Amino acid sequence: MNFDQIDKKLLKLLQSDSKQTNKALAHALGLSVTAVFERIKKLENNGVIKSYVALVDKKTIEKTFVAFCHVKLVQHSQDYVVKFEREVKKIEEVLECYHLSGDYDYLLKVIVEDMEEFRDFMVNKLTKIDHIGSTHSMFMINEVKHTTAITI
Amino acid sequence: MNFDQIDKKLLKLLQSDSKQTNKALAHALGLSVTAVFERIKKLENNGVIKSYVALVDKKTIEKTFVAFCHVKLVQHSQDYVVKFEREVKKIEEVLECYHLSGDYDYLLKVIVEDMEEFRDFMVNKLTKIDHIGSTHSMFMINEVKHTTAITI
DNA sequence: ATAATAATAGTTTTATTTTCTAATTATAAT
DNA sequence: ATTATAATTAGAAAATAAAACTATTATTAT
Repeated sequence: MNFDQIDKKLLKLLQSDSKQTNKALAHALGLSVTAVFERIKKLENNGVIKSYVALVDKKTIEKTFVAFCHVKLVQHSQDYVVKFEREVKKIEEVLECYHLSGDYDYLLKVIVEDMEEFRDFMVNKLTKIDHIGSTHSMFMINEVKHTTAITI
Repeated sequence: MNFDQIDKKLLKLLQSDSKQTNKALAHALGLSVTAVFERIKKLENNGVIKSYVALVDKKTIEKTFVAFCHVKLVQHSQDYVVKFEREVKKIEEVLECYHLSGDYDYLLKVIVEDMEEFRDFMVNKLTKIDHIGSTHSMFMINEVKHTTAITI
């Protein structure tokens, strides 16, 4: 679909706070409540807005230990790739997993409580997956920026 | 705050879909609408729920080129670190930035339309920041997993 | 046991979302 | 330019949900 400036502004507003009422959005955009309503429905129906979610503060739930794991497979056969990806998706500590170009095959973002839990994740979950050649982990010292809002 | 099983289940539900009505949540949790309402308000007031946002599908807005950039500073003085972090926060292509242990200082997740835009990002935005020693970029071939929902 | 506190259910009020209809604006074809 | 068509918008009404309030039931501490 093609976006006009109002759509872009609307998406920006909804990406920063989806609990705003249509009335508030209408005021911010200089439109009527119905016009806003229709635009939002269109964005939802076209799959532009995937979902609405609550974001939870890591610190308040004691999950402050964030690690990035590079993972290399022993081989790059279709079979190994499919299996690895299927298994890694199931691990709840893995919030993100990307297949990457470069020295390593995958980059995982892992979130746990502490180093002990991370050890458990590595020993009992990640490396339990077959065909992993090597891993290399880095630990987060500080989260400088983290947003889910993409600039349209 | 301390969470009981109901709070955990409620957070899980809200992290996957925050547009569910309290009635639907009440049904899923076996509580009254008011009880759900009060629990949500408590989670909001205690800062457990940071915000509610709309998630936008990258593919529908043509921002499918994702890169991870490792950045090393020339020095690690307080001054350089503060300046770098302040500037990198301003760059809209940078969705995430982490200060990391290990060989490189920072890991950035960058989202743009294509390689041309990435080049522009590198030349005119990232490396315009002072005190950057070296960078190393990897490109996303495939997004295997990406969730904002943390298991409580 | 009893008072104090917290959590929950039900009811009412308020606000918001959704639907409907009509009017306006933009787009394309003649 | 003018008409036809589609898309977008506004306003009103209906439906639904959120929020506030009151009463009741558990829980905890003394």
